[in-house]
Amino acid sequence: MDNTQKSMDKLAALCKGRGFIYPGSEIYGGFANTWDYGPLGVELKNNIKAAWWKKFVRESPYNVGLDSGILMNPSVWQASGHLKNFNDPLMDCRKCKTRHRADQLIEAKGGSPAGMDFEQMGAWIAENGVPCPACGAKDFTAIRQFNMMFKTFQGVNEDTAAAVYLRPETAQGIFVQFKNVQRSSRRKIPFGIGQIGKSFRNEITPGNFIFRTREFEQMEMQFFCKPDTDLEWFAYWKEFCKNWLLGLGMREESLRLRDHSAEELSHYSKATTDFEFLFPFGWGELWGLADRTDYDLTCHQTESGETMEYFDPETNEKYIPYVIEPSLGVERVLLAFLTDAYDEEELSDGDIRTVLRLHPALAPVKCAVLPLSKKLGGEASKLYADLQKHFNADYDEAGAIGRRYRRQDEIGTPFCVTYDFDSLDDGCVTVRERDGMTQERVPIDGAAAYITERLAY
RNA sequence: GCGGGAGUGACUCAGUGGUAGAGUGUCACCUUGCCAAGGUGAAAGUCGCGGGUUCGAAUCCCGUCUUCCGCUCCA
Repeated sequence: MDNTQKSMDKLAALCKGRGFIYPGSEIYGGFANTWDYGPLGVELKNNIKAAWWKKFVRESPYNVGLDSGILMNPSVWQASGHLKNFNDPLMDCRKCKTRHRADQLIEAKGGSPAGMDFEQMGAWIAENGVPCPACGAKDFTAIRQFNMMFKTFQGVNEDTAAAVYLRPETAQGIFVQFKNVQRSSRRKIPFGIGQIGKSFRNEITPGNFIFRTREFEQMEMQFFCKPDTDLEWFAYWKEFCKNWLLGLGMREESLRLRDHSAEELSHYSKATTDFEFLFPFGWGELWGLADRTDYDLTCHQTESGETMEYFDPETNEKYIPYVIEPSLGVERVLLAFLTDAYDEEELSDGDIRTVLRLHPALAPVKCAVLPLSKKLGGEASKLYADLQKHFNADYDEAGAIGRRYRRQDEIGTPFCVTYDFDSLDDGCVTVRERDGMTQERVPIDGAAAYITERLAY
């Protein structure tokens, strides 16, 4: 089943029905593009974050972790360019109602919007008769400002309090703490700093379920290296990121890597590769890998007056390190894993069976204990309590056993342990795997180890 | 923000001026005992919200909110 044949609506319905993801503020009629993660969703999300942290921070010979604040000194955003660059000048065509970026229209017409304010841009467009790219009319609204940063106020009184911003990316927290982390962890370059945390962007058009939301969580690493080694490290991390995804069961045909052309590169980037995933709505960006050069550290050095230079004890050189940044959205990659895992099987009797083929390491529930009969509930719950010490398990004794298996298939549980009447005599249980009819008879006291072994990645 | 659809139990929907319904799901008990369909019963809806018309509004009118799909942006 191709991902584009899957339906986002069905996926969202399954997520809501089973407790992965609920629409936000639903009892008040909802709140656009906000989502809450239910009992299974939070497990899945935590598993994804843990898997990332394991490979990118804990097991890495180079990297360390950080958890920086969402609120920062506004000068950070001055230095990073967000106060300036997140102000897109937007105007609507009065005739066809489409929206356009004024600076892009000017560039397309051969002008240079650099240094112009909104009024000047509007005047330039009028003077040069720039038409609407959609319908050709020359009737635009005035340019309006959209700062994509959420603004709030520090202090109780809005009039006197200072404006602060919710961070639009986690990266700046890493740059700002670069020197502290390097010194206190006694790292030598090359090394990286990994961070998982929430960011906020006032996107004009969010949507596609959890693909683009205004509040989102990033898993980011800034990898600091010597200036002339950046492209080697860029290639290294590109491969590393790809292997991480494939190692967690992402299908190769759902993934493609696209290198940005020179024109497409951001102002701060020397090289960028987008990891794109085939979502039900088509290809969408999943992971951005960027060579940010020494842009950010240099900006902070200039703005703060603090040196960001690193002294290389091996060569006695001083330099501002180059940075390789792989930046991944948690919700986005969660949606990608869900999309890939989602499958519908048609059974011989015409029934549709929904299965989530999640990698065992990601599955929210690792194992469900299902007594064949309620009469076996007492013994089976003892096993459940034991398994729960090792990993997230589930227990269900209600209704037909077949229905209970299917329910677990639908939420991606890789193993079901069936406690039957023979278990009382032989001290064994049947471990049933999610896919196929694979079953194995395993001693009760060895069940936890048997399953744990199969959760590794 | 603009344009176009849509709001009735958890889900899918019926109900077009006169006592709010069905199927699925959920829960309880019984039954069965290894891959979703057995039996009995139960819980669950201010019909998005506010106002108007009317003897009477889920239904007609106005407003509003929310949501979905497009447009510009991004991890």
